[in-house]
Amino acid sequence: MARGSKNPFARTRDDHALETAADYAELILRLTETEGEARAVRIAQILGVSPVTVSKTVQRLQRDGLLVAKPYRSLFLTPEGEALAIKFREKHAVVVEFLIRLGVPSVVAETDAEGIEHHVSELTLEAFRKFIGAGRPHQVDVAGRAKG
Amino acid sequence: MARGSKNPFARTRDDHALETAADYAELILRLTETEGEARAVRIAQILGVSPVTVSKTVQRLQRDGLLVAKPYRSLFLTPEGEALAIKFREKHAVVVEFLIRLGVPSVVAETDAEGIEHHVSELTLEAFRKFIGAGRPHQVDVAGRAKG
DNA sequence: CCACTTGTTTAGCATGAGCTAAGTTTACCA
DNA sequence: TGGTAAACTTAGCTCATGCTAAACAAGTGG
Repeated sequence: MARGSKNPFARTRDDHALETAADYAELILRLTETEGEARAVRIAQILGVSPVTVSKTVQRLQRDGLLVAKPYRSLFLTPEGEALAIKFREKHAVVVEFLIRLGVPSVVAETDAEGIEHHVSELTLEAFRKFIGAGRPHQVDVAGRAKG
Repeated sequence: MARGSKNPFARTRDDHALETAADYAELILRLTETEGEARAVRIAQILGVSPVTVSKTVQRLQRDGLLVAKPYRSLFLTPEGEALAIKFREKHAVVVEFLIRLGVPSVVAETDAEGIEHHVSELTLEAFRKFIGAGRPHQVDVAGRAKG
C-alpha cells in the first residue's frame, strides 16, 4: 500500500477502474441524450464487448454509486456519475480539439483522445486549452463538440 | 474476438498487457544501463509494487519472449524486448519534450507522458515531433531521435 | 563454513474485465 | 392472450495484476 503518489509510474487497478467508470458514464449520458435512454445492449455494441460484460460492469458501477439500474431496465446516472461524465466529456472535447489543431486527422484525434483523456493532468489540460485558445476563440457546447 | 478495430473505444486486456510490457522493458533497459543490471527488487521499488508482482510479471514477459530470466538472477531483454524498450523510450522522450514545449512543468510532463505514451498513434506522435521541430532546433536525449 | 540478511519464488487469495452457455424478463404482435 | 424475440442476468470459466505469508537461494561477514 501507500503506493505511488510520488512516483511517475504507479498506475494501479484503481486507475483502470476509473477509466472504465468514466467511459461508461460518458456513454450513458450520451445515449440518454441522443437515444432517449441508455440500454446495455447499445453500450455493448459501442464498446465492442459482450452484453454480459456490460451487465457485470454496470453492477460494479452501481455498487460504486455512479449509476442506478433496476433489472432489465435502462440505466440512469447518479449525480456523481453525471458529474464524472461531464468532466470527462469536457476533457475529451479539449483533447480532441487540441489534437485537431495540431494537425492530427479528426478520426485519429478521436481515437487517441479516448486513450489520452484518462491520463492528462489538470495542468496539461490547461496547457491544451491555452494552445487552443491561442489559435482563435472557441466554445464547447453541451454535447462536447467544439464550435467556432 | 475480432473486437474493435473500427471503434474508437475498445481497449482490451491486450492493450494493458502491452503497456505493462513496455514499461518493464523500458525500465529494464534503463537499469541495465545505469546500474549495470536489472534486478527485480529495483523494479519493484521504482514501479511501486511488491517484488512478488514483479516476479510474476517477469514470468509472463518471459513467456511472451520479451526477456530472459534465470531464477534468482538479473533480467535480460531479448532483442524483441529491447526493440520494444527503445521504441517506447523514444515515444516517451517525444511526449515529454512536447509537453514541456507546451508549457507543462517538467515533473508533470514526465508523469503525464508515462500515461500518454501508450495511447498516442504514430500520426499523433508525428504531429508532436513537428511541433517540437517548429519551435527551435533541439536535441533529444540518449536514444531519442531528432537532432536538429 | 555457517548463519544471517537480502532477494526471489511459490502458494493462495482478491478484483477487474473479458468470454460462452443457459436461464429469465420484457415487450410486442398476431 | 399467448408466443416469441430481444434484452438482460446468472453460472462458471480465463487471464492480468495486485497482495501477504512462507519457503527457498545467494552472498557476506564472523
